[in-house]
Amino acid sequence: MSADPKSRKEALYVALKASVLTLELPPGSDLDETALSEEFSLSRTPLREVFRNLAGEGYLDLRENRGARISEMSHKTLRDFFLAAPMIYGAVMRLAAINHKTEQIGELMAAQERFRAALRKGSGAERALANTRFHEVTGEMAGNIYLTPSFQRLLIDHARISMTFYQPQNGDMARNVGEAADQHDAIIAAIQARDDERCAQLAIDHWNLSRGRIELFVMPAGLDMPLGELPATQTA
Amino acid sequence: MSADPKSRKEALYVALKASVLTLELPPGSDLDETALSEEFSLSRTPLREVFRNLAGEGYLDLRENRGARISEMSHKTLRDFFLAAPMIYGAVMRLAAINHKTEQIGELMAAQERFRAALRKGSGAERALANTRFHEVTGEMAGNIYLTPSFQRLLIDHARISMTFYQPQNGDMARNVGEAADQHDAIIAAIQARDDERCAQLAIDHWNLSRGRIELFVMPAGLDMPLGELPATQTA
DNA sequence: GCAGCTCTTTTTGTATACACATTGTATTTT
DNA sequence: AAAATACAATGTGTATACAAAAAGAGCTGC
Repeated sequence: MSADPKSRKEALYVALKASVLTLELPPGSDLDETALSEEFSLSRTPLREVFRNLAGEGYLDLRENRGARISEMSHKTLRDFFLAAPMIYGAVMRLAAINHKTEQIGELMAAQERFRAALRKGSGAERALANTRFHEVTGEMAGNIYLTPSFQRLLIDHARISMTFYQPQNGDMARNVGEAADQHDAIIAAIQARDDERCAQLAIDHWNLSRGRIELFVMPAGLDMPLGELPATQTA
Repeated sequence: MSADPKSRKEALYVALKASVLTLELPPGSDLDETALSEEFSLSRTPLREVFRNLAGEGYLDLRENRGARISEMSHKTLRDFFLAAPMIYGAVMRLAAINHKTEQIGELMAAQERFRAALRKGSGAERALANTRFHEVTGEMAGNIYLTPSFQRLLIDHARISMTFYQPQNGDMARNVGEAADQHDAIIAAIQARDDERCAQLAIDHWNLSRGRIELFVMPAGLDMPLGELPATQTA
């Protein structure tokens, strides 16, 4: 995927991130220091530093004297997510329109191309990673250091929730994701035009589409199950 | 202050946090691994792990091959802060009212007592730490894992901004801080009553008071200087 | 047969030694 | 004298060895 990283440490960091986002390492998984240290030819010291970095960003949970785990996705997580996401996403999109540097438009377009490519011929994991990257760039454009940490955490779990619920065989879903790609294009245009009002609206639309996709899966029969009664996504 | 910590590592962690919040270690300061490791009788390995934890929470910046620094407070920081704070604070307060566990009220009251004590006989640093703790508890009450990381970062810089601008000799300021304490009491009552609407309003009021205190210092003559033109607070 | 204990194994935490990068200084060169 | 370069000193990154804690296996007693 991404070219050769400048250090084995960086390689581990990138690999773990991707594994978390794509659910290759499911929430709650235990990480084996010794095994990973052999796999990446790193001693335990730098490896544990990577763990702490990732823990700080919300990818891992570190428990004293009891090793590292992939951060959990609980029932409550989903509720919290649905509450925080529209707020933060809206704010970030708006700020992206206002604050972005012109050079950054290129990065956003590159991310979008990668996303469209993943839609055509990629796996679900590739799609999720490309989509995450697209939104990550909007976060960089917004450039508000106080919003970024929450935004990043939302992106982590948004990717994981999407991976959980995405069913490529379902025709509705395929159309839905195609629509998401079109919205990305609209978002790029609105950001480039520095039209923050439109960006805020597109953020809402984009969120609603994503929300709909998740709800469609959670309540397939259309029966009206309140969010509080959702079945837990994983959890040991 | 707080009783004996269960490990030297924990002691270092707590001490550094406090030093950052009180500006005892000003933004941009370099941290000397060897010196701190002697001071806290810790080898460099666990010390650097603490650094990474603190970096993840926004207290420190880690630069490759170039040591750790206290995270910067720039010009742009203040702008970003003024934008994000009302939004996040409002959301957290509202959620605290809705989601808190009854046991947590005690913690909030304890924090508030400590705050009032600091107002009567404490230093500016004690006041800032107690105030930070009060709001930290509201964050715990809200209990939304997606909002918490941004909220925590706001609290760090709110403490530091307050420390920068607080002038105890100024009578206006003293009255202002007394008013803040009264607002805290109102917040406790509203949370306890689970009145989220009132909590949201109180969050706005509390924010406006704090904002006013900062602006009062930044533009003492009342001349209308736009925020974009503020002098940088620190920065080497 | 199962609860509780002890001893062993495995895993995590810390210290230390060494390798490597960066920075500042002195010397050389023009 | 100024610039460039080699060198020394300091400080950061990594590996490894050891200590401590948790988990697991096997034993004993009820």
